[in-house]
Amino acid sequence: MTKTTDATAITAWARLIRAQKTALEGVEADLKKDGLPPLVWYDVLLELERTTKGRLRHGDLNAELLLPKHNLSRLIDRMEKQGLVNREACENDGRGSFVCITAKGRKLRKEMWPAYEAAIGRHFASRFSADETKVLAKLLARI
Amino acid sequence: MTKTTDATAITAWARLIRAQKTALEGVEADLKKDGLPPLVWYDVLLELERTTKGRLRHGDLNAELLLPKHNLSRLIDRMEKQGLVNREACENDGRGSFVCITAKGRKLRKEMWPAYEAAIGRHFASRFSADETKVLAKLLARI
DNA sequence: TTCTGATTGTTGCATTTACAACTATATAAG
DNA sequence: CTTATATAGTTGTAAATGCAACAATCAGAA
Repeated sequence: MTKTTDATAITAWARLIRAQKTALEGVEADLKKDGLPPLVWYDVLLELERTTKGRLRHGDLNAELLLPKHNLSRLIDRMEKQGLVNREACENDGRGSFVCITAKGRKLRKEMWPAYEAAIGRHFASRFSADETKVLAKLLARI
Repeated sequence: MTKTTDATAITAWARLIRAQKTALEGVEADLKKDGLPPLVWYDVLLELERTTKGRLRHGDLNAELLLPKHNLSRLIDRMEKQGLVNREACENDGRGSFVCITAKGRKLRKEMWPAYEAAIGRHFASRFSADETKVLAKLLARI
């Protein structure tokens, strides 16, 4: 542990920022090229689908996605407008509401996956060996 | 190399997205807390300062920063309004223009650095050993 | 009960970003 | 020279994001 952050660390930082930006933009562009919605939509649908009831409290969804709450609120607005999710009142908490995935939402998530997986391959996974992805995953989990 | 992108790779991908987002938000928040402008401003100033003449063609700056051109155009507007950079006509190409760093711009970059360095330490570098940062830097360079 | 303070989610407004169309200049071909 | 095509950077407009204020509800204390 040196007093100041050392040069290698700064390099690693810069590369983290740049690598993620590059890869993410590539993936988003591929999705768009296929006429598919942005990645967050997939994330929302996936988190909902993972639950047994296909629904999550707004706040829990928030925690998963690392989005500011007001932002998620409007994202759900847009997705609801497309019929992918809908809101349900919360029985035991009058303030809150559930976000529920619809059949259409499940269908879209399923349709997005092949394109998404291929894009991850192209822009990210193809650059690394199996061991390397393991190392990356392990290290990045620290943040 | 498997036919489809394998599970470890997907995990690594998800962690890359999340780690960068978390760390970057942390650093941005720290800068803001200190009353400093966002990170891109630092990046612009640094790229300009690195050149011998303290100036770069709009397009070259673009290539360094990975920003869409229209976006950079307006970023420079804002920074120019703050007196950190200014535009100069390009002698041998009437279409183009240089972005030049001002004394005030150099001063700001210098002021930002300690806060930025400390933030990188807190949100990123402190999580890894020297060897680990080296590995990370090497792997992330592939993207 | 009633007051106080915390929590849940939404909304108004300003800033930033994205997309596409546009101006101006350059470069090359006929 | 004239036309066509490409390149550099800007701008209009719509969408998304961030921030702060807000209403509604809950939970606990007096």
